[in-house]
Amino acid sequence: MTAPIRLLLADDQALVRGALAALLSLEPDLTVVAEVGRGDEVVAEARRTAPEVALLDVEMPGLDGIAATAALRAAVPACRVLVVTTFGRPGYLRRAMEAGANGFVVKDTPARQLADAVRRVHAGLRVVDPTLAAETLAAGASPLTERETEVLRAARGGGTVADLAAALHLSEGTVRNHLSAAIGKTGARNRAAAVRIAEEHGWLLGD
Amino acid sequence: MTAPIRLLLADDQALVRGALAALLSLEPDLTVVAEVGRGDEVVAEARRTAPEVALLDVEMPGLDGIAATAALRAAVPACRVLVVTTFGRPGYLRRAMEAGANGFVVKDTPARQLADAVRRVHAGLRVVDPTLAAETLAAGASPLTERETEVLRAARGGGTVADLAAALHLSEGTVRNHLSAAIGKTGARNRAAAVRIAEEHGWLLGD
DNA sequence: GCAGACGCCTGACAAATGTCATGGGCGGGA
DNA sequence: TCCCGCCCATGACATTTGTCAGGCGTCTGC
Repeated sequence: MTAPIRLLLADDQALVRGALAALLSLEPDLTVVAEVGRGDEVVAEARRTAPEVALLDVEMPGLDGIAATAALRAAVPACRVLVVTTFGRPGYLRRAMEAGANGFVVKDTPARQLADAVRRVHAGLRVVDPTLAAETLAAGASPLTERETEVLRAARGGGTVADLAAALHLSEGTVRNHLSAAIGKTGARNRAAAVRIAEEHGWLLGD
Repeated sequence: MTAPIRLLLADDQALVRGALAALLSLEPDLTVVAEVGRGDEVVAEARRTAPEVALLDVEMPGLDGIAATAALRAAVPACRVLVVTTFGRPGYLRRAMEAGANGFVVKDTPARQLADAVRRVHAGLRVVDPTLAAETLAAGASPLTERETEVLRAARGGGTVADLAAALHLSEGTVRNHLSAAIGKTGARNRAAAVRIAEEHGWLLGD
């Protein structure tokens, strides 16, 4: 018989992490060799335990799952990455693939399909949620420029223009211009809506 | 031997739901008899399967976990409720307890403690995350009046004052007054920040 | 070399937002 | 009963926000 596939799990919610471990451990051909709760612990743990497939959540403290994917692929090329996320934001999929992920699954998918996704990724196949893939193609990349993204990201906290200007070392007028452009591009009617829309599209990732 | 404890799981994320089922099924004295993905399916499913303990997530489509708790306690009093949630919002705990929940656990807690929490709840004990309990006492109830809450909730979408006024059948001036009061009470500096703060405290719950 | 896109800034203007004072109606508690 | 808090509303005001038109420098690709 062949040895079971070695897995690393990364999810900030201990309960979910443990539950996924239980779920995957039911499969005789899978074994969980490492669990971490922070994105910035992924690489070190992968170096130590040499997993063959890593399941990474996107929402994690320290380092988000996309950045962790890139770091892991660079540091431990032998380890394939399956990104698992709560939100089917079209932008997440694109960013994850660009970062070198081998698969992308949303937490809405039935539990029994997860083990299969792991096996597929381990076998070198790409696994992508088909409905999400269509959305991504339709939605395209972010229309926002780097600066606009930055300003919008800073605006999430709900500060005034003066706050943003101070935080970003820009003039207030410039901040207003970038915000105005972002509002126009997102089709929103004000800053708050623009932030929400950009967030829903996954355009604000990667602090 | 005694019969295993019958469980109902409610969580909108199929993967998490399935994983929790796998985790809890590892315990010989527990058995999952029902799974639902929407808050408004909880009562019907509980009537059908007569679980002894229901694990309800707070974030669910149809009906949130708090409202589902109240409905379930009213419809099937024999079934105890353990609320499981992603966010340790102080307000959630208070609201859950008021709705008749027997326990409250955040998804950060270690996986192995979940089964114990289920057993405790089944035995008639109250289970509460201790750190969260302290926070709740410190934070107290929402300082917002009913109308202020309503207005703030409507403001989440990012509409203008005119939009909110139309949606709530109020004059624009009144909406502005309520918003101003909410901004003052939350200590925020504008509408967006007030919404964020109120949300983080769990003050905006209830559709 | 030049056009275009981007970033950065200015200044000005209209619109939206937040604040305040004020007043009337309603209900619950001292 | 009277007071207080909440709700609803008005009108006026200062501030903030969003928009527009410009100008300047840099980089990139034709």
